[in-house]
Amino acid sequence: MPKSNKTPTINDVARLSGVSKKTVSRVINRSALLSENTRTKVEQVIAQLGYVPNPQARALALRHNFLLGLLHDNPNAQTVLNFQEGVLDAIRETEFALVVRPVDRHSPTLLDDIRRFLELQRLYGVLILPPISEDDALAQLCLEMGCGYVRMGSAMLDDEDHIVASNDREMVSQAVDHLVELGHRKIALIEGPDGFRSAYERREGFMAAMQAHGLAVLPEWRAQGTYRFESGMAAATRLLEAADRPTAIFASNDEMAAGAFHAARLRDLKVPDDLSIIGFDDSPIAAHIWPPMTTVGWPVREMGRAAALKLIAPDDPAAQAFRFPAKLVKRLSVAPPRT
Amino acid sequence: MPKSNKTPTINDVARLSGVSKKTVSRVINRSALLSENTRTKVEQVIAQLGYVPNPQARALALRHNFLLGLLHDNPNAQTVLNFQEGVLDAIRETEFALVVRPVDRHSPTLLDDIRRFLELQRLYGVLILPPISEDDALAQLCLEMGCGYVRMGSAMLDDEDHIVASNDREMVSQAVDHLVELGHRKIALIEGPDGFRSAYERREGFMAAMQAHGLAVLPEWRAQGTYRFESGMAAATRLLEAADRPTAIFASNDEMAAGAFHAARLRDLKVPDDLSIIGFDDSPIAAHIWPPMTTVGWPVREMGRAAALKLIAPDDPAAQAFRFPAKLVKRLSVAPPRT
DNA sequence: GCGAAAAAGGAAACCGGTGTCAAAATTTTT
DNA sequence: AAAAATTTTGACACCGGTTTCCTTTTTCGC
Repeated sequence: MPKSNKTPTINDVARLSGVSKKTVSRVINRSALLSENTRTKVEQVIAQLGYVPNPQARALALRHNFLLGLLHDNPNAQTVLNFQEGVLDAIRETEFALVVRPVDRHSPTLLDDIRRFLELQRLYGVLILPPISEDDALAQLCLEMGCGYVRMGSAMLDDEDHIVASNDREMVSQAVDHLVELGHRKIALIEGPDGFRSAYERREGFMAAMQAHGLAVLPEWRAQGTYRFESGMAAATRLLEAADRPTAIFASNDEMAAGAFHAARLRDLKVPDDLSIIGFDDSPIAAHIWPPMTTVGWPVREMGRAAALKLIAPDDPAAQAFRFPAKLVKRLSVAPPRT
Repeated sequence: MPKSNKTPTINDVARLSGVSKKTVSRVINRSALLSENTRTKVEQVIAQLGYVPNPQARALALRHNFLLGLLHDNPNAQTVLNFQEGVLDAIRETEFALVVRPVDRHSPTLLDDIRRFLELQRLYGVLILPPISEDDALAQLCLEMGCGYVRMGSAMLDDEDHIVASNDREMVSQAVDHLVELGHRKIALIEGPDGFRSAYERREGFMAAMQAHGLAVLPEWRAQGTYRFESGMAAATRLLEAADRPTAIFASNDEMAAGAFHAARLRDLKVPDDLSIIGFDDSPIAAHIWPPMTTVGWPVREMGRAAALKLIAPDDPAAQAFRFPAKLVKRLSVAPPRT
């Protein structure tokens, strides 16, 4: 009998089932070279004892931990949290755990910090959220350190095994189509900051869609923001001062779009009657301002789940997905233009 | 010479400095029983090699990991993320890492799930966010499992070493004072759901403050919500139908307050001219709706830092704090009532 | 029924630290 | 100067798994 009231170890299992440690280890790891007979015998004892292998001991022997890391430097809390939930969906019944690591992408020692972190924690793999997911040097670092990684991105920054991507270009073009169908011709763009791939993708998607409809985009219908609320406000203010005022604005994210709402109100323009606005992200703010915002949403949680599965269970069917469809969430910030 | 290009182990350090493993271990752990002489010698070798103790090996030997856990089931993403940032502030230069565990407080197996989690990961300690921080059985469980814990709460749910608390009652009374000073007499309350300590504290604070001012709270000036946007809208709608309509509303959180904005708009009441609204939490939504919302904010990040320090460095002065002042963030949703 | 090949299982070392306890070195006491 | 007390250090087992390598058992062809 193993001493009770202590968590059972592999030794207890071995003793009780009359085999060696190694054999128990084989059962745990589903080694092929095992007779049905002993396997079931050991499995019974395991079940009876409620034995669970100690991850710390395995970590030591295997030279890697049963930890997934989440690297982010994200302005959007809801996205980060939804992604976390998705990862948890994937690892809930496993021995894995999720460690988070907010980083500062402007830090000059970013890469060194992350190297030290990976070295110390010996993570099984890391999940990298935008915008730092766009840093190829970081992916390279993971490779060097023998640490798996999956990036989340707004385009195919990497091969299928290393990315969960939305298709921002296509989604933006859906948004533009929607506006054009309603009769808008003068559509302005608030684009995101340089250096963000998502900003680039959304801008390109916007310009391509406008061109496809044969619509011009005057220079004064373009403004740039930082993805923050205030910058959206400032950008929209400029756009609304254009001699030929646009009837609709597409903003590269919801926060800036919310800023645009604000700017419109300051000029006594009613949304959507005088100005239609579409955002991007479907963050909580989109549903909670007035009027509720039409926006483009993407399945962050599913992406988190798939990303985690790519690392811990690459053969799972759900781990195969790498491109995720976003969808237009129609609410009340868009209407036909006044003629 | 240790084989280079491999991360050095304690053995390399021991060999190179001509002492035993155990002595190196003593240096690492700042054991008192060590001569200055050998200490500096070993420290030199450590620095030269860039040696860092392997947390996995220590975890195995010490029976606990160098991991802090964050348990939450939180409707407010920004709070969770800010708290995470605070924890990271505390552990950044240490060997600790933060593992997150979203849970479902309605799950019947909640406690068992958490027990298994603690058992498996052998965490050094856990940080528990509201509302599950209000569950005494959970704290009890941590104690049993030999796992440190710190709760975050809206009241002193536990002793100083185990809590970082805001003082919701007092803060609510500041909010009420503010309204009364401006001339409001008919102030309504949207309270949070039963079972949340914060809802209780805020309600009690509200009632006490009103009483202190000698103001009545008619039954039709009280409504209950679920802390969600829609519930706030519904609650406010009811309040605004009261025969004697209130001139101001205090909502127990920002989301519900935002719902109240919405409800006011539907009845063509202008905020703040026709109706003043104060929220609670200072979440991003408060700054991003129109008009920007006056609300009560608390220093979540600092609380996260202090909570982590209570576990990993209880002697740090910053770990002593347990009661955190919130403050009224005055924006534009409050004005004197129309007479 | 026998020998060879293949399958199954075990002993011992190892991963990189920490705990115990006794030995060695140093200091203090007599 | 020797004995006692104290401080400093090391040998070795241990945490709970995995890996290596070798032995035993089974299977199968002839």
